[in-house]
Amino acid sequence: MGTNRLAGSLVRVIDLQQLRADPDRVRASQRARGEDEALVDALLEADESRRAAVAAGDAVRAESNAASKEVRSASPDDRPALIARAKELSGSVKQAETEESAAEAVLRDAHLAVSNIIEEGAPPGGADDYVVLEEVGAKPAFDFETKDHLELGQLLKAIDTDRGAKVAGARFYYLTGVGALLQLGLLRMGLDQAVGAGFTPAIPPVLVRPEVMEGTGFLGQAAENVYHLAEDDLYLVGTSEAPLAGYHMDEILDANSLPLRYVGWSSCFRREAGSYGQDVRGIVRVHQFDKVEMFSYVHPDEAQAEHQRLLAWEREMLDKCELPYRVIDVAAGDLGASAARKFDCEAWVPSQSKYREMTSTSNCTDFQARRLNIRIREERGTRPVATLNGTLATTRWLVAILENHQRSDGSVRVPEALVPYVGRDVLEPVT
RNA sequence: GGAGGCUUCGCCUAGUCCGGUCUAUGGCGCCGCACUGCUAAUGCGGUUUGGGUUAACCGCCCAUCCCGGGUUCGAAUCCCGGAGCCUCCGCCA
Repeated sequence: MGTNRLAGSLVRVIDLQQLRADPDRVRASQRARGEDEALVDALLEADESRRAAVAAGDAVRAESNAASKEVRSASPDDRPALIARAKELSGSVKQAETEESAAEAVLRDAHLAVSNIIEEGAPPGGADDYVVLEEVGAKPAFDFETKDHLELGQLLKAIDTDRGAKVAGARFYYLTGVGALLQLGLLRMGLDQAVGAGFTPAIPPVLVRPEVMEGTGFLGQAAENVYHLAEDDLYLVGTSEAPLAGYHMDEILDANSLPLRYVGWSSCFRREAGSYGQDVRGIVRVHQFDKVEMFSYVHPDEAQAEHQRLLAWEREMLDKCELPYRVIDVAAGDLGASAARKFDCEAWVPSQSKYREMTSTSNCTDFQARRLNIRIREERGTRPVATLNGTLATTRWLVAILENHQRSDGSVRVPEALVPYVGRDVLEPVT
């Protein structure tokens, strides 16, 4: 299959016609994100320059094409003069094309610099300005001295961070014994739930090409958290969202086939640059973890409804794990470049007396689809699809499960729904 | 690591040797119309994508035969570089 590589094709991250019609909306979005709204004007200007350059190029090419055609049908006497003229025009074409490609490069960079347009209704502000939509379940009341997940994990011989550090360094760990069983069971339960809801299960590559990473929106401000294998120019994915978005790259999908829903199971890798000193204990923040992730391709008009569905499926998982949690509407300034809106579910972590992120669902609208060139055919031409993603389960969930379901003797009750997946109803300390 | 083959408009495919008439062939699929009591079958027509022009349409212009560069008045076609896929050999699981 022939593919249009991001670097070579004209990227249209934002619908230019829409932008020309209503630049203020995009400016307002940039402002809400705390990003530079002058980037919008730079984009408009780059668009103008490129259009002018292309129009000039088209005119010269038309002339040059006509001249070449004349050469073919000319009599031997006329030929030399016509060839000389055509040669001259050919030179002009080359010059015009140099200007065109320069203008296109500028436009491409201008495009890539602008983040997705914030969905109406997203809370204004930064990281601390999220809005709590709902709190679900009662926080556990313990009548004994509680342990944190690492102590519990060590008692159960489920988590071994010492040997993880010995072998791979800080923020690496081994899951052993019931720890390994618990994680596999949890992920499998998530996978089964999604499959039951009609998702296609997928175990994707965890190394992807630059254009997939770029197209998914991870090489912007998030780039420092991405592992790069320079030798092969491949990136280790931080989430299966990347390979699942790339799955339909450069394809025109049948509109009737939507929604296309995939549930990915993969290891995920994050450098965690800039988070030194945060969450250094245990497995809350690690370089490698496993995740089951939902990913949907839907018609753009369906995106908001799908977003709610993804959120509902996440909540179903949390309910089955019997975890107390809250749902937050993430503020505009705290959204990743690709997200127009994001809802997180945060479970209660007793040892920290805090809610911590367990799931995150983003509506990326057509942002990723434009970069990855994923379209549907409509009556009049093609149109980018909308993509959305949402977490079903991760290694971090073990933290919440161990801590919330611990008992005074250091054993941990397995939530009922998980019992068949883990093969036991209690995790017992190993002496 | 070494050698060879391949990549064409949704899918398959002709064309590439020997440059212009390729404004890209045919089939499948899809869309429309006709015919039939409905469906099927059949017949006719349409169907790459992006940009520009237009209020919109029709039409027209430009680009597009994996990507980039080169040769040439002119490149799907010739040359160079790159990517991807496949096969075989070697090496290692």
